[in-house]
Amino acid sequence: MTPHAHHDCPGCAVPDLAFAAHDHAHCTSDALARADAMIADRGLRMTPVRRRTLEILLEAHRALGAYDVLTRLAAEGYGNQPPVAYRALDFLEEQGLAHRIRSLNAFAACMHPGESHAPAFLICSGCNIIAEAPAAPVLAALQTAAAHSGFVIARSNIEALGLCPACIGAA
Amino acid sequence: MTPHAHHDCPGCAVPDLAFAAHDHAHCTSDALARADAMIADRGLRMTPVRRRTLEILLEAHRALGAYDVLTRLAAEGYGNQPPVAYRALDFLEEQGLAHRIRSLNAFAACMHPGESHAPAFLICSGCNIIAEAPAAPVLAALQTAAAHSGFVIARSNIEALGLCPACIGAA
DNA sequence: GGGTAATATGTAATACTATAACATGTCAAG
DNA sequence: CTTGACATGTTATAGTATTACATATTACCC
Repeated sequence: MTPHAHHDCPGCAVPDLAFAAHDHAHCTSDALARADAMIADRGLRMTPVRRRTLEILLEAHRALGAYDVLTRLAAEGYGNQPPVAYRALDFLEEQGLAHRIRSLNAFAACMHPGESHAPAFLICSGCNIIAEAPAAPVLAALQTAAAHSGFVIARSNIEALGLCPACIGAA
Repeated sequence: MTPHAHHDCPGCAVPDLAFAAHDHAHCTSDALARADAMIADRGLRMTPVRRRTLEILLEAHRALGAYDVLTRLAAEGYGNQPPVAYRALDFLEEQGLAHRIRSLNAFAACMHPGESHAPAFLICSGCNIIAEAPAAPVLAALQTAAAHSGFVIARSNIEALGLCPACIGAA
């Protein structure tokens, strides 16, 4: 696989294709390479557990519970206690490489790492696939609403549950 | 206390005052009366557990965990097993009288019952107070973003963490 | 290289959150 | 006053997350 810019991955970069079937093998390897670089740039360590955790999330291409991740890690010789998974997941989230999906008590690899963003998640109730929608206008509206109360937003969590195009078609 | 329209409660109705100190005793009694009426209108039953659960949330004026609610209920002679609290809380949420705050694994009384709304929550990291911000523009932006992917939103959950005016002042 | 501080991992124990399943009780309609 | 629907009580268990402490690894400075 040749390296490629993230925006060249049609399945990952284009919102309209986020739900569509696509070969995401290169999304995964590309995302890992980018993650390595980003972490190195920050003087942090992309250790084996952390890297493998990210890889697991990327391969799954959907949200996984912390214990799902833990099971996979343990099967590969890493520790099999909850903190092993939670620490790796927390690290990835802090670095913007993964997101916590609170509606599902689950974690998903970030589809747009590097781009500073607090995304909006579209969670399909039919197939459990998750897409990150462009959230800039949503955030702007939220900022405006908060400012009215003198509230200053540090982080935000925007999740929508519904049906993806494929599941609408199936129904 | 005389009955009054909800919008007459300065502390509850005005977004800018949502974080401000205010006498919310009448918010509570008003909200309870409105809840009773609303439930009756729908041919449902506002039973003692349910009513008391709502009252507990209203009195707390902040988000409570299910087990916090359960402890209070048990102390008053209701059942002391988790389903007692969860059933009442789920009922209230379905009826739009309470909200689930997923970032906190907690529940809060709705500040604007009756008005059809999927609110945005402003959660103060300093004092844990929660306000409901007007979310119509936020929702509209979210709908637009979702529509781009052909995604149809059923429910949404919008939460912002940050600092309320009081806690900003204190810092 | 050896010592040291900072960081990361492994593990045990526990706390917290939530649901399934079933028995019992209550209420309204006919 | 019986029936059926709904609500509550209770037991048991499943699922999610954190604290605390021991060990190991890494980076850095001397």
